[in-house]
Amino acid sequence: MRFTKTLIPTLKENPVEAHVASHRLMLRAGMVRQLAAGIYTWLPMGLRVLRRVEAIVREEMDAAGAQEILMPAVQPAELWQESGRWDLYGRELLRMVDRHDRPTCFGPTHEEVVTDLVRREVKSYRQLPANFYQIQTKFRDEIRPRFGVMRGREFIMKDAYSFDVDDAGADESYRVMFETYTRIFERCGLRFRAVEADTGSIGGASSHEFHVLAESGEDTIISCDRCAYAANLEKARAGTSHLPEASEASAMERVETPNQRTIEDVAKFLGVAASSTVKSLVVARDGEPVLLLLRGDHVLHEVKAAAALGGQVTFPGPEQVAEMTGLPVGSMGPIGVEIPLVADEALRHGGNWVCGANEEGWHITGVNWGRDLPEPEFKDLRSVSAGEPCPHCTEGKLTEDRGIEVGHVFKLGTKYSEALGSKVLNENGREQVTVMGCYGIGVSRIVAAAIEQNHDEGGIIWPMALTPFHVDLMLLNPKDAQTQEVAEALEKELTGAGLEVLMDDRDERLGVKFKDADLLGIPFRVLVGGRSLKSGVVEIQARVGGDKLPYAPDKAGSYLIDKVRNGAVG
RNA sequence: CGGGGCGUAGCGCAGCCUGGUAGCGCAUCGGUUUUGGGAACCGAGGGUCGGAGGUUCGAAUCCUCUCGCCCCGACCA
Repeated sequence: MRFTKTLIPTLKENPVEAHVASHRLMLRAGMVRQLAAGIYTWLPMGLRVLRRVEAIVREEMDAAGAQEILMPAVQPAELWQESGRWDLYGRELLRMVDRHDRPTCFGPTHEEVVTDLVRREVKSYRQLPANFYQIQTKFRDEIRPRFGVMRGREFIMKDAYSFDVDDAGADESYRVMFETYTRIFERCGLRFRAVEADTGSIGGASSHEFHVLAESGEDTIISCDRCAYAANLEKARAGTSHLPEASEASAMERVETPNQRTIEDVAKFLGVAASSTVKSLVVARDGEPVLLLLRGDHVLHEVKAAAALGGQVTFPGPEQVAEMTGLPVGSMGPIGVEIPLVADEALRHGGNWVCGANEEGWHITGVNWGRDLPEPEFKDLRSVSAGEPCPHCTEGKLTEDRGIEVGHVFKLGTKYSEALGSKVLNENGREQVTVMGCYGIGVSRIVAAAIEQNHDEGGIIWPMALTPFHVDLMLLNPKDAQTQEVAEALEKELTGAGLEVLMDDRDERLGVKFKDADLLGIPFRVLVGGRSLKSGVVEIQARVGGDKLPYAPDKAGSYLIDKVRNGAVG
């Protein structure tokens, strides 16, 4: 492809709105342009990369036995009403009305549509298992789109849905997808990790997210430094940290703690560890207060708390808490309150806790569950942090990384098949609700994630599998007949071998071409012309760490073909 | 939605406070000289100053409303 015949509007300067490397570089390399908040046009350079990701995804999905289909982007409200999500899915769902006043939406996901298809067309267990997938544009009206295509409102997603006759089959479908995803991300040349994840509004029994490891990632992922345990912070647990042998339960005692408001203050004042204290927090569930109890040295995780409590959970500020409960915010405690209690799991172990006395300036020591107040309900409410023990193995410590979620696999169970009535007859002629799984990959997000992981000062460094071109063929002087002849012959040889070649035939100074080559991140560049051509050679240079090496034009082709086929970037 | 910031040429910005009819760098087009890591010079094109209303003899500049974009938070497969 000729540079002069292609729209590759590279930018020298950094666009102000771009704050992360991938966004900045995608704009500078002329891959995308923004049309509106979170909505982008893909230009030739960007689209080529997108197509490569799609191709890998398609090959692996097909190899895993999934069937490609293409569902509508625009969906009738009825289906969503049937599943109950029309009311549950917030403003993120882009709703519209057609000319006949029919409520409609732009699909953010396709459980309803695919389940509708299957309930109509699949009637027998003999047709199962089946896995349908599509690569398609989704729209989610995100509150705050950011980081370019990393978190756009309109984006490209591969979504797949498996249907099985029973749980065992569904587990197997899930396992196959898990392995397929691992292969896909490996082929994309990404450093990633699969982690246990929260199921969020999609629902279902269990799920794993696939995260590309990058500083700019929006998620925190926790993993064990010894075993295979890894989880999103939203889901991560820690092993029980070592506590001193529970001494005998001491008597409950009211102690004065004047002007001691924070946990640290109180612990220090009373000469106990923060981990021996209990902090009390009020949240609202469906507008009603609930008192949450956490160990003094632990931090509430709002997503976990919301999941644990159920209902609509909000986190009121101090004034609202005082208003709702009438309790003194600095000295709240679980004793003698009328509000429902939910305690973090970590409070199961140990005793003789220090709690607020519900009276300004007073705390209570020696508090024990069951004796001094009814045993509360225990749930996982807190954030774990790096350095805590692993919940699975005894030796490991937890570590923390940032990740970009590029894939998510769910065991859905019968949530949608039940609601929409997807049933098949089993071998005994009995009706059976299908068991579903769903599996997403953020195709456009992978492009950004790959750049986050592979760039330097000068620009992008494409992994061989995703690069828009394999070779940047730079003509030092595109008007020179000999240069043209050599370059065209080389281009023909490379393309003939299946390589993609960008011929930089612009009438620009060499420096400009080099700077753009760095920016575009094409793995190999070949310089044709000038003094090297006079001495009968062309110069080959890798995007990273390579000197310019002279090759006879008839040797250059086979060298490059070999390098590219071996997937070597450099 | 709450808090903050910004809208002036394709990109990055100045001008606004203190009103007098728009400028700089890069990019673009033409020319000359150049040509091995973002060339130099000469010339040219390109702006409803986000939009609407108001104040004023006069508004990019002051006032009101509005739209868009960005950042922080809440939200999120």
